[in-house]
Amino acid sequence: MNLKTLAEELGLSQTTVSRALNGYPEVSEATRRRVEEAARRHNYRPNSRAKGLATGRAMVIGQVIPTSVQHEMVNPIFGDFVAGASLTFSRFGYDMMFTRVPDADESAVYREYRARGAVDAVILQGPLVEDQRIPLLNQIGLPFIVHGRSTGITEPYAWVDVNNKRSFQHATEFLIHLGHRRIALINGLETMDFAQRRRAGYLAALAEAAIAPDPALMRSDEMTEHFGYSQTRQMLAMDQPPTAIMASSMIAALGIRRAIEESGLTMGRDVSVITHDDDLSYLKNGQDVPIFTATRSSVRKAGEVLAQCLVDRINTPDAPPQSRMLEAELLVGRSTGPAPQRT
Amino acid sequence: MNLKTLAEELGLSQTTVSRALNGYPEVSEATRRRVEEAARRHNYRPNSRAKGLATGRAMVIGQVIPTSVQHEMVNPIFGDFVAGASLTFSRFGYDMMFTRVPDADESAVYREYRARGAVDAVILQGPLVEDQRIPLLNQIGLPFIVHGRSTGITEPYAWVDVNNKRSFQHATEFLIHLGHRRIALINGLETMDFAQRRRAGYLAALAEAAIAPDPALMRSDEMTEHFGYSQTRQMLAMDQPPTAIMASSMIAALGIRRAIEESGLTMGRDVSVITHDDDLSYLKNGQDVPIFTATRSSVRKAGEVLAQCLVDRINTPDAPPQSRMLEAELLVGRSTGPAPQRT
DNA sequence: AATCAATTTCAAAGCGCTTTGGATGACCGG
DNA sequence: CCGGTCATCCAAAGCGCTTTGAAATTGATT
Repeated sequence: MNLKTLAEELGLSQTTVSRALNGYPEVSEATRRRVEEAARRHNYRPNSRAKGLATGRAMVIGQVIPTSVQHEMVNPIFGDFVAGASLTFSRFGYDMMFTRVPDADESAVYREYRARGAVDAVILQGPLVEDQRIPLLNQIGLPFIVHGRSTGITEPYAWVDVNNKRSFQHATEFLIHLGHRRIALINGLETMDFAQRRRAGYLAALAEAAIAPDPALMRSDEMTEHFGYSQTRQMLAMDQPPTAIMASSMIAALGIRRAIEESGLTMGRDVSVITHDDDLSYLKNGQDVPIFTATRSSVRKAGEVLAQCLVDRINTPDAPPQSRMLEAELLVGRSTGPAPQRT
Repeated sequence: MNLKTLAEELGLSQTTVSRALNGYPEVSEATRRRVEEAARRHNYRPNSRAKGLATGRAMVIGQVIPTSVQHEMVNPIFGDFVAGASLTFSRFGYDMMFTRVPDADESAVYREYRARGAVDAVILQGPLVEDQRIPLLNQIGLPFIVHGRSTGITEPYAWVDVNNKRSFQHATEFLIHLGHRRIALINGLETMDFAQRRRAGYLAALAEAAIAPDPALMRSDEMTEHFGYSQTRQMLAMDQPPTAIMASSMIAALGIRRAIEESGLTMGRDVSVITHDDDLSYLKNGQDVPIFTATRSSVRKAGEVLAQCLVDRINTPDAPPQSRMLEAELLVGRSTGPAPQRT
């Protein structure tokens, strides 16, 4: 069933049918109802490509699948983020499209998106410090929004981000108030902007309390379970092991816990742990009482908010880029406690 | 830059340029080279929608985002599966498109996909026992492939699945050989087909060894860390606790390990654990030695294979549906050991 | 009854591509 | 020099929709 046959069956022109369906005022209520009824009866939907061709809009949002170079790792937040964003997008009639390519080809994908007119806008994930994709997208003229921010990029761009610095600063302060002085940081790759900011927050809290940061207590890499485990094992074997650990992800925190327990220690008593928690649907931080004390911020909600911002941006392309800062809440669970007395 | 201007610039007709670019034989090598060079210079790409409209193909694969009803949970394998599938699809010029809707509306999405001509085919995730989406898609006439299978559906359909029954049977036999008699099963929701099959494998192994299955040792629900934890706590508190546990997911297994260790027991000595491992990129089962003994099968590879099958299916729509069975390997790690002596 | 404005409808152009059904030359043997 | 065959290339139709500009109809006003 297409417009033409539908119009013929109704004895109307394609123009009128199209207008009736798209809510234009120049069609009588009676006709509109008649058309809508017939459309429903035949389960008529305008062909996406024809409509797109005529309107010049794809009604598709593109996203390059974020995979890290080192371990070919797919970001674990991917599913939940998409679930959030997708919900908002579909309300506005947008579909989401994904492309995965070797990292080096990412800019080629954006150029191709643009040349093919395949998408109306893109979402940029996992921004680095001074991420060159931002100037590139601006130059290409492809509307976009960043999930996160990029330190060092001065040109304007839209973003949605968690206040990583503040949340890590507060969390570190919380540990300091509990008496901890040797606080470790198990962070993501510090080429990533978020990791940079979290470290800044951590350092700010230490500085405020006049605690000299110890480079031996600051680790950063891809946030796997194994990374959390191995770094914790190493640090707990030091002469002056940390009494508390800040972690950048729940998955790493699971490894941290494993290392603590395998060392015969108890998390929350011998070693305190605070982790950032993206509130992933498949990795809930405890059902009743949170297992980990955490800086929590739902990445699914971030997806919803970001999608809304991007839709706005598409609709008013000349407005200056709007951004949204999300605050993480500090959730006190059972992984933190007063610093153990020095022996 | 579009076909028309490109053709004008070259002093050729659109026909010739189009043919040159699409590899048709009726254009001289010299012309073809000239055209290709110009296209590269201008970074010309045919407009997706115009091309789709003319060819009648969308070059898009659709997928409804699998979210479970209960916990609004996004399947943790989503990211890795997509990463795998997307790699293959992009080689063939297909994009992947996702739609997320409340579960009840899923069939409406398929009808809409079809009516709008939005996609050439869809991927069906997380099939249930007797999954009614399969007859629906067949009836709608939307090409599809299932990631998994659906017991009770007799009509033909294409699928790619892991041999869940066999892998769980082998793994259970392995535990039995180690002397375990009280073996628990912490399974996914048993409305899911894969969970059904895994249980069948588990039961077959018990039956073979003449061990009566104990309903108190068989648990099934959404596979979260917390579920693994809570069920294990419960079972370890029983009069006759299990000495071994089969788990359906790494994430649940992490909870199982936590419960074992919090109970003051040691995994691999007091309680053995075997889990299914989808080989997720962000949840590697140990870097060097596997932490868990596991039935391993890369879901990313499954995505690649499935994508290839679906492309074949699109290209030869009249051929009978082809399917692929993947075998999981039993990977022996440090979570299993001989059954402890009865005390 | 004539005029005008508002309402309702329509024919046709256009979006950018593919593809059908020729047309144009070049080349060849006779 | 002529008809036939190839190798090249082209004009135009068509994919299914939106939208422009105009026409037909209606109702109100003079």
